[in-house]
Amino acid sequence: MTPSAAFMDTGHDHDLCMESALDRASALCGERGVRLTPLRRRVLELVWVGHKPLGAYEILDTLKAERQGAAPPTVYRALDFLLQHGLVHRIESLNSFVGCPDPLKPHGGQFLICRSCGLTAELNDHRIDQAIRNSANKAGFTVGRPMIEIEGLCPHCRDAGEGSPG
Amino acid sequence: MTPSAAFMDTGHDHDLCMESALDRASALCGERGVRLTPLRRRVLELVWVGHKPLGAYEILDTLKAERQGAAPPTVYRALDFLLQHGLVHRIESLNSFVGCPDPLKPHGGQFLICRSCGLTAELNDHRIDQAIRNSANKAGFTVGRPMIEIEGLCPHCRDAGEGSPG
DNA sequence: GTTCATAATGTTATAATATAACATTATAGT
DNA sequence: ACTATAATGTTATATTATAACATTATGAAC
Ligand SMILES: [Zn+2]
Ligand SMILES: [Zn+2]
Ligand SMILES: [Zn+2]
Ligand SMILES: [Zn+2]
Repeated sequence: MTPSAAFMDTGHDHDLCMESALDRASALCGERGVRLTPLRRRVLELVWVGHKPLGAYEILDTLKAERQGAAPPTVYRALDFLLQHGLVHRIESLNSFVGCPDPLKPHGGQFLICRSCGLTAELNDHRIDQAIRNSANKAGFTVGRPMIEIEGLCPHCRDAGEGSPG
Repeated sequence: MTPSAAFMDTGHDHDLCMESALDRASALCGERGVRLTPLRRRVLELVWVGHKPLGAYEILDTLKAERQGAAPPTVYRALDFLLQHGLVHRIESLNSFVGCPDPLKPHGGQFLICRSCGLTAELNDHRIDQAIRNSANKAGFTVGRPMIEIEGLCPHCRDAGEGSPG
């Protein structure tokens, strides 16, 4: 299973998952001649701690415990850098940030977001993209970044019946 | 041309466009036994002033000039009501609100948003929806509300060349 | 290795968006 | 009119994000 295929199995090797994400980030920055500084790397690491989007101030809380004088700009600047290089995505509906498993090619995000547990999976379905481009073209619209955020229930929470009763 | 088909022609009869939106809202609220109070109606009207999403505080600025003591809760409560009844959509990427031309059947929004002029068009393309559901189903995900926000250039701004140089 | 330009981060303050909590007023049914 | 409920008023505050300027770190030129 590739990292971007669907929801991460709860039993997947997340240490490896994170490590490879950081390695990819390091390689990408090297190729582009930009610096993955310790701060930026740490913020990326924090975003990758789970497959759940993290708010800027949640990241900040952790940074504050580690660095003297961490403040909002500390984290927002690191996030801006990571966003610019496609290393993280912003989840607009949650004002939160999540690591991108495939930063090399630019793309708007296609996200499945569990309303119960917060787990998020990134899709990259060409057919969704194609359907969007077809429809946009008909309207005479030039597509820039399509952003898709689908709220719902992940397999685990669906099976646990967290959707019907609540 | 139906209201939800694509970008409104700059020459369309927007007075009629707004009036019919308000009439539909009035009818919908009547059928549901809920009250489209003067405040709620006015907020809906303001949202419909253009086909550009409007921020809560922009709405508030106008309300303040009309009502004594309008405050953030004034507008957010009205917007909550309108959102609940599908009369407006929230554009997550802009923290803004736009009128829905088809409030009767519940749907996540499919929006084309011009980065140059701000004009927004709501699609309701079943094929996009279907592509999303197919992909989500493969991931074992139960779809709630799919939200699609596509940044790009509207026909007018594309023709004016507002995308290439900037 | 010193100098310099630039990039990155630190620091303080504030802007922009949104909600909590409680008081008051309007509405609709009895 | 009385009452329960819904809607709005009012004040305060929470949450998210950026502006502006000072300081420090980095890497290239000499
Ligand atoms: Zn993982
Ligand atoms: Zn991605
Ligand atoms: Zn119109
Ligand atoms: Zn709509």
